[in-house]
Amino acid sequence: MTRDAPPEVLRSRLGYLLKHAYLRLTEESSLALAPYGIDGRELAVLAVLDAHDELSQLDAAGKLGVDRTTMVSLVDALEDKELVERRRSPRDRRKNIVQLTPAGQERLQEAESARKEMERRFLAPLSSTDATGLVRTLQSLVGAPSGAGQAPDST
Amino acid sequence: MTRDAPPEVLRSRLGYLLKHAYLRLTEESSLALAPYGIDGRELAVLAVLDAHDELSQLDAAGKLGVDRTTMVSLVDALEDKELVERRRSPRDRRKNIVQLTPAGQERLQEAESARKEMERRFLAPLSSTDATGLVRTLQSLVGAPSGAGQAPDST
DNA sequence: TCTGACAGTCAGCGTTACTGACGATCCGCT
DNA sequence: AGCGGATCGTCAGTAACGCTGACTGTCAGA
Repeated sequence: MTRDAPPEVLRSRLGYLLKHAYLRLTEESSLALAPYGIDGRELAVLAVLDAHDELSQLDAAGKLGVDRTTMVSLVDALEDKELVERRRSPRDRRKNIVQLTPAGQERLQEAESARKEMERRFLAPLSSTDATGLVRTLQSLVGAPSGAGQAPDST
Repeated sequence: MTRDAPPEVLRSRLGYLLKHAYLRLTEESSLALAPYGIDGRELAVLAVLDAHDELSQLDAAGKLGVDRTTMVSLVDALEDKELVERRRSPRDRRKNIVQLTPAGQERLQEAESARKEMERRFLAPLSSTDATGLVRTLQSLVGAPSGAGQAPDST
């Protein structure tokens, strides 16, 4: 790989910085999660399903910020691995309620530990002030629900 | 678009935050640059070519962190728009020296103004302390040439 | 019951970036 | 001078990702 140090002209461009920070994190993430047979997106799906009850595919897609057609293949993959189950909602039979299986619960816990450890390593070059500041700042840019800073991940 | 507010479980995940910050910036960027007929990546190419003399395609690809095969289509597109020119290096006839045309110079200046304005808007929800902190922090994560903080873009 | 809206699925497309192969060129060595 | 390995640009093919549009089944209101 032709991995030059980023030249002066690019080091001040937000697009370049965000893109490459994201790419590096993604790479670390897939390495860290490989032993668990899932990637970062799938882990996020598991986490969202675990945190909310009775989520339909569309609800989950909304929370994750992905398209509903993308959600189909995401759930397909997780169902193949027997980490989630689809079941028809009795209330509204158009909806697929997606639920973690016991194996999914377990895998979620293990992989979440690995993710947290990975993020800790990723942020290691920063002072702890800078690290929490980064997370807080990104939250206000992305979530932007105007206020209420949130600690990174105290676990 | 199903644009929910990011749920609690995701707001502390670095991957989610970086990805969505990047996506939002990309969207703003293409809007801001649309009048100039280029996108953010092409603008970065122009900026790199402007900042260094006699860059070959491979040199430029190295600075930008893209593959040399990607560089081909990037230069193709810019050459179609008559913003850059390929010319064979007399020293090493394997190399294509890529240079800005006068039109390319001009377009670069205009588009750079638009980009800076766009970034200013994008960071507007942050205090100026947080904004410069974000840039500085991302620089140490990405460039990580161990030290020497750099101001965002004083222009 | 009819009509419009909604949930899930699938096929197809465009983007992005890669791998692998190829021709042209360069350079070190004999 | 000429040979062989490396380098640069190019192109075809491929994979991941996410979208649009169409289709089926289901729901809810007139």
